[in-house]
Amino acid sequence: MSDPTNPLHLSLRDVAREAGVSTATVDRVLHDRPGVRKETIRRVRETIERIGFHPNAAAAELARGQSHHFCFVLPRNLNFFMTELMENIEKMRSSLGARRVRTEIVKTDVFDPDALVETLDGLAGRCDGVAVVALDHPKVRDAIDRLVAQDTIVVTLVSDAPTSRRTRYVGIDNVAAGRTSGTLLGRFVGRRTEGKVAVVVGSLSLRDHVERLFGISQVISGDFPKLQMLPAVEGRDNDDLNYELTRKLLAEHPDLVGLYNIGAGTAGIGNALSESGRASEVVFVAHDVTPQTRRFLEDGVVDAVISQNPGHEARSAIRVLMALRRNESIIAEQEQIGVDIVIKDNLPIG
Amino acid sequence: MSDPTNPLHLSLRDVAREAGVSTATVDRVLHDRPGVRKETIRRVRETIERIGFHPNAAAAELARGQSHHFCFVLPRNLNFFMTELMENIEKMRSSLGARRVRTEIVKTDVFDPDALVETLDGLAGRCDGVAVVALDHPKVRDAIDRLVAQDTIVVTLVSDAPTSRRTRYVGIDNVAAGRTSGTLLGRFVGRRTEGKVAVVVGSLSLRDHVERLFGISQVISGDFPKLQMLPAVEGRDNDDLNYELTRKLLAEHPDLVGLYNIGAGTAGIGNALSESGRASEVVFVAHDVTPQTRRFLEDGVVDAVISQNPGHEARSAIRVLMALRRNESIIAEQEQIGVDIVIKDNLPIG
DNA sequence: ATGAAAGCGCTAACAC
DNA sequence: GTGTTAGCGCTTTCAT
Repeated sequence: MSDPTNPLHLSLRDVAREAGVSTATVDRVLHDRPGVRKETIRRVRETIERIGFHPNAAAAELARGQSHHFCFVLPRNLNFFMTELMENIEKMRSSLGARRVRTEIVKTDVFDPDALVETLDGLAGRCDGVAVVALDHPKVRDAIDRLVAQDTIVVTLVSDAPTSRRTRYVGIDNVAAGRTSGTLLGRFVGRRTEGKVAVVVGSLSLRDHVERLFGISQVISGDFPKLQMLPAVEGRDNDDLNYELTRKLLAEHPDLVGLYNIGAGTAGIGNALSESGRASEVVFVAHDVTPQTRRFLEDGVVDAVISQNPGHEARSAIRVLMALRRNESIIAEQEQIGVDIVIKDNLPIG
Repeated sequence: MSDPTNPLHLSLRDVAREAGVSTATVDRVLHDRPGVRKETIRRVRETIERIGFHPNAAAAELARGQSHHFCFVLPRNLNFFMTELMENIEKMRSSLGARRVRTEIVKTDVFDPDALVETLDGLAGRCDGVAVVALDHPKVRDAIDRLVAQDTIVVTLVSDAPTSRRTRYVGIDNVAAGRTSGTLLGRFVGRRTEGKVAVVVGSLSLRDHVERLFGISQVISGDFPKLQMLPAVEGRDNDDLNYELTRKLLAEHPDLVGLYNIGAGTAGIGNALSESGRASEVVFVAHDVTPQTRRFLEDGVVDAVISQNPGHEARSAIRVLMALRRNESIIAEQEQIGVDIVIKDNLPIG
């Protein structure tokens, strides 16, 4: 498949020759660089159009010879989801190396604003781009803005700081996630059934948890008048604590028909529910596909899982950082992270 | 971010110098090409390892200077999904041009084995790779095998021909899709409710439709004993026909509680259901996110949509074809097309 | 079995 | 404003 008349094989030189200029000038026009007469620009553009020239990305990348260093700021205590995210970043190392991109993973306590700020400040000048699992807090926002001011590209990952100057957020819409859980839970319970719905959150000071809670509250109160939301309980994403909280909820509310775990620690809740013998009466919606939630789905303890694909998020973050650094365009649709609904029948293999 | 001691900037020459050989030899070792002594291979490998060399993908691509021509064989009559698929392929044209990849879209009657076979045969020698919306038919299978025998890479897209020698199938597991619909439909109807479930297929001679039917049948009969599946009716993916069929179903079965449209033509069914005034009593599950199904979801006529993302499928097909032609590795997880569940709350924007 | 050297198509520094 | 040219790091052909 190599053919000299093939338009795929046109080069800058062909354009230069046809337009009666040098390759340098074509290059200038191609990248809107200054120092070319309007008339020359027009002529070159016309030639490019006419002969159907497309610049070769590989040649440009090679000639530019630039490299990038991206830092991923992840929580120090990795839960299953974060571990997967990290493994996906690591898996890309070699293919990224071939593109002269180096990734570094920096762990910190993302739940402590001061620690996170210190980590972010320490990154200044050390890398071209940062993907950070953010905490929506004024101090963190300022630290992000400081990085951006120093010409570091920042994207927030999984958890956003919307008021900061981060260029982009790579993660799901958590209100939509909460609403989705609400509708599934309500529909699975059934419109004709009365009862209570309990929500377990990790912490009410985490933006994503609060947004999910907001989402489910909207839907339950708006669309399911026969269901009554109990006040959310905080389980700090901890299995043991969640276990106890769930036992208590089950004991205190014989009319409990729905359970939504907004954060991690699904094992604790699932075990308590399972042991109570009420797993089939209580609709349980949780987050993220993990070995635990897989088993619970298969056993009918968990009825649906809301998930965001860590592999997709890792790849998206990298693509976005690279595109931003290289002034390439972003395929919005591709980088849009969806709220995935997973039930036992559409569990991804693996 | 440019630093000579940076391991990202090591080149073949560095390896060659360190190992005391020429760059040509390093290249031979790198690609397991013949003509190098065992001992030399060992030494070069050791050096690569030791200094941590990673070949530069852009330089390799440029030096190889190869280009590819891929053909997409799509149905002549494009429904919304196929149109989206096609538009996504077209949208990638310019970025693919930069990578010396040309895509051609060939339309044919994919439902007529002979026409499809003729189209496929006509592609022999004309392109390096083919992505075909296949029909699972012996003649088509043979045509695919003929292409493969002539060194053309073939992937099936959206609709598979599993017995053929296609290298890969880019699309969803349709049995899983059917099962997913079954569980959602059954759960939305409610375990305590008795009634009938109707299924509309496009055609019982299409493998994907049959597989989806199989999936839902399994689940309904296995998990929802109070539901009774009616024999599937064929609506040829046609709105008008589906409209009439649905009116008839609704009239004949006052105890109809569930409706599953396996193919296209959801508008016809939705309109009939809507007009009957029974939309809120009958759970309706359909396929694919289209402007129609969006509206139906928002209006509560359709309760859930099972979907495969056409953009994802188009990109995946291209990535797979490119990787296969260039002997690059494939990220299995990334190319795995998921069965997406869409309800009104997690509708993607757009 | 191994090496020398000419590109691949673009970029950027420098010259005019 | 515009042109010249030396690379970027790999592949490939042709010597040896």
